[in-house]
Amino acid sequence: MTVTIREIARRAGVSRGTVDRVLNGRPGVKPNVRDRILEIANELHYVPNLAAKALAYQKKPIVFGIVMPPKDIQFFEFIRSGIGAAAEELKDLGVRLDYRYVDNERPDEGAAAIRELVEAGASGILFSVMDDELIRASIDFAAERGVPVVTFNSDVEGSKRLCFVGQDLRKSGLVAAGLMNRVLREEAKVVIVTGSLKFHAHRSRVEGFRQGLAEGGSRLEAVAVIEGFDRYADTFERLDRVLAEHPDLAGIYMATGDVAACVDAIKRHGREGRIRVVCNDLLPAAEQGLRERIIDFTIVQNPERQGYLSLRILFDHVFSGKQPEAEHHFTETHIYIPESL
Amino acid sequence: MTVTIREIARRAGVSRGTVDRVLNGRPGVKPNVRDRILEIANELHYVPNLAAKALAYQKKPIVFGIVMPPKDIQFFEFIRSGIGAAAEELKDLGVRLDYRYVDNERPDEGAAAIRELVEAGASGILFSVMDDELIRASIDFAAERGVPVVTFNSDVEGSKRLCFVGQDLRKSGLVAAGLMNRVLREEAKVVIVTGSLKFHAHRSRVEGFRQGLAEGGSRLEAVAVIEGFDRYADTFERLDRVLAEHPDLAGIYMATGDVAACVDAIKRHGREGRIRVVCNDLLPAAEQGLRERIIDFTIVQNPERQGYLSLRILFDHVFSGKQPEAEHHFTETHIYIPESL
DNA sequence: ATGAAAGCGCTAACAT
DNA sequence: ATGTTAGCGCTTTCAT
Repeated sequence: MTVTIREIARRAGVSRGTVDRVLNGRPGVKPNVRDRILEIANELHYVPNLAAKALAYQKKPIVFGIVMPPKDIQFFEFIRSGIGAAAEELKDLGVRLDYRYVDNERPDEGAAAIRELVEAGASGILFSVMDDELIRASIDFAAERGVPVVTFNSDVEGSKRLCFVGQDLRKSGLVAAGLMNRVLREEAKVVIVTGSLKFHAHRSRVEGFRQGLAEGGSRLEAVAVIEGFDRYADTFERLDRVLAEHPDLAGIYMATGDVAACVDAIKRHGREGRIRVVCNDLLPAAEQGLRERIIDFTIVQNPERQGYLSLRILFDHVFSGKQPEAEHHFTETHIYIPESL
Repeated sequence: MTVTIREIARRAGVSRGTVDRVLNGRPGVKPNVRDRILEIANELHYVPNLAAKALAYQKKPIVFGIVMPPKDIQFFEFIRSGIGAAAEELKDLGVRLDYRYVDNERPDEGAAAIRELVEAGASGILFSVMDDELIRASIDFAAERGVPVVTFNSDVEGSKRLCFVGQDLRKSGLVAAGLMNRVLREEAKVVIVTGSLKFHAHRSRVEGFRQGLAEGGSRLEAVAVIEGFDRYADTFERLDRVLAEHPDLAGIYMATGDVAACVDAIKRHGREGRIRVVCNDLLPAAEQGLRERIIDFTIVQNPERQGYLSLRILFDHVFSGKQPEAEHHFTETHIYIPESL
């Protein structure tokens, strides 16, 4: 038979209400009674029944706050869709979402959003805004009030967040190098394009790629690292210059940056098909580049899954007290070619 | 407010019991009453509450039957693990599994298992045994008794199964060709290895690959299609011969077959690293081959996801009356290189 | 053919 | 500090 709260109450000689208090850490139970109940629960391997719990929560649904950049940022579309899928599954289990869109460049907004959500009684928060001291403080504030925060896509290291769900950036760089090594088997020159080396996140991919080039068997040489600042103009201009300087350039790794600019630069030099290109993500520009056979590979770390998982992890923690398996939860790295679209 | 059965009962001027009968297609309600209730339910967009339903089912849990080849078949490990993950999520929703392991070569066993499960009162069946007339009949038998059957991994075409969840074999062949085209950019010879061209499933990958070679820009020529019958000895021997005949062979596509045999044959001819190899799945031999840099790519269609999805789809259908979105539900095609392990 | 009521396991408001 | 009780929305048994 399945162990119920009622069975525990019977064995402990108390009422179900008391057991409920103990099991949910609510105050007002004598320590010795509490201990006895916990002992019995352990012994019987008590696991609360989700359906029952959910049903009881229908009156006052559990609310999770979601703090992320505004809707016009394409990449987050995918993540949101994953969150939506999880929310759909959890709807009947009494879960509601409260979205807060904040400017990624304004840490104060993100920090404020967390505080508001905590005040508003959220039971947990999904968070994705660029790292900052203000934000760290806000996350810790939430954590201390018993509101777990799961960061996704971009982490806030050193904060008291429950865990991080996102990409393994170094690995995606490593995989990119692996692909380059396979399509360019002779000695050859490649260039790396990133956003800004000042950002940890942007650097990680570059480092991963470099590591891949350093490993045995690679004959590739990175002739330059370009910072495109995620802007079309900068990316195009600098790539244009590198292409001019190196007529024998064999590969481009778009670690971060405007893919359309890369495609256009290659076209401008008439080098379509003669340069191997590896980029990241599957936004329209990358998809288009793949179909035109200008981009060879794009590396994706399932943003949908990122959204789905982060909500699921938060839910399992809040509802069933499950601890995340690791502090960093990486989504799988996948390689796409035009044929796999 | 959420629409409940009680609200519908109130509006229709009947009891909740009657509404329940109507909504679950149970007999014993006058047609005009039934119609009225259905109308109201529609109008109000009634959606049953999962948690409540699940809770009510705790007394007599819902049982899904699972018919698949015995545990010693490696590939099914992954699928089982996916089924397990879904089962874990559904456990508290009152779902139990009843596994039946049957010999994949003996259709009568598979057919009998379905009948047994239906007799035993299963509410749905997950099925993966090679296609056959006996099996088709059994699936239809189940369907007529209102027990939906979802086939996974290998389909039973033309049967009354609810839907199929599995790989898009043609696509995996197409992707394999895409990879070959990218790593071999000059004119070159490749060989295709499959199990037996008699099987539809084995042929599909080969056809996909051929299609990929036929597409614009490919300079590859398939010099042979080898049947290895999924046995080490046959695969090794025939590949050995081809390698001897074609000293300039540049690529091998292991559509189906013993990967270890392929690796060994290449080693025997000392052609490691000089032949590009694309295979399927991520069984130990493939993983080993990748790490040794003898296999360049392996194509995977997420067997875990296959298991997870098929159970989830069955559950959603039985519990919430949701129709599958399509008759064929393909899992995503993913490419692995050693760096992505 | 239909209604009434008990119960699934847990929570929360109200008593004591 | 602890017990009692009324739900949460649905199913099912027993009356009528």
